[in-house]
Amino acid sequence: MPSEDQTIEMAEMFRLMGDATRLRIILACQEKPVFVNELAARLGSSQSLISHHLRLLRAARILKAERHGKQVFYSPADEHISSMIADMIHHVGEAATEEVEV
Amino acid sequence: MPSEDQTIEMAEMFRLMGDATRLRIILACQEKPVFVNELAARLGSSQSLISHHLRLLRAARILKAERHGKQVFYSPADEHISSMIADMIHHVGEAATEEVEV
DNA sequence: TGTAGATATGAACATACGTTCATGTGTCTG
DNA sequence: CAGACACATGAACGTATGTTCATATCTACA
Repeated sequence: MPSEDQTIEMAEMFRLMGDATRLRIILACQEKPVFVNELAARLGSSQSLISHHLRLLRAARILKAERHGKQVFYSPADEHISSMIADMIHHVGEAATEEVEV
Repeated sequence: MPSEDQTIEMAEMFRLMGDATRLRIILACQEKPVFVNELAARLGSSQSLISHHLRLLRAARILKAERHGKQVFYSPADEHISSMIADMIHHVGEAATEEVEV
């Protein structure tokens, strides 16, 4: 059983991943670093909205930012994030498969 | 990359796990089935609040309910839920360890 | 240095969400 | 059947949250 602090930390992470727009941002950053305008274009959202969400994801150390010239590239903050996301995708995939099987 | 539907489904699951009270409920049900009043007592929340949250968790197939006499016991809806939660706990644990190491 | 491009921030707003209080529904037992 | 117990549901309310629009900051380059 996680400690009370860990529980709150987990909840906070889940909360941030619990918005479709933010989750799409996170997923888009999994394969390779992406810069802000590209995210906005891919997700069909305004640059402002993406930027607001990126701020939260940065603050929670879910994503990290790296500046290259005028552009800022975002990617998973560390291996745990990537691997947690990968696990989730895996589970969702399996659950979907089961539904087909049954 | 998960499909659009899977993404929304994931976000919905994360959203539900993203509230501290609900996450505590989920965690409490991991080891063995727990009934409502016991949950309320353990978490120090009102029975009504717990019940409202349980309804959402049931609807999302995160927890399942089983009636035994007057009491209703809750437990993880399936193995994927348990294993997803276990993964998360694992990652949070590892992240905490690293912070100590560094 | 000044202008354009890329991103960040602030204010404002509508909606969603968690919680409480009151009450309803279901189930065992005397 | 009545009463007590366990749980579920509904209405109401304050706050938090996602989004938009407007504007500020930062960087490169003419």
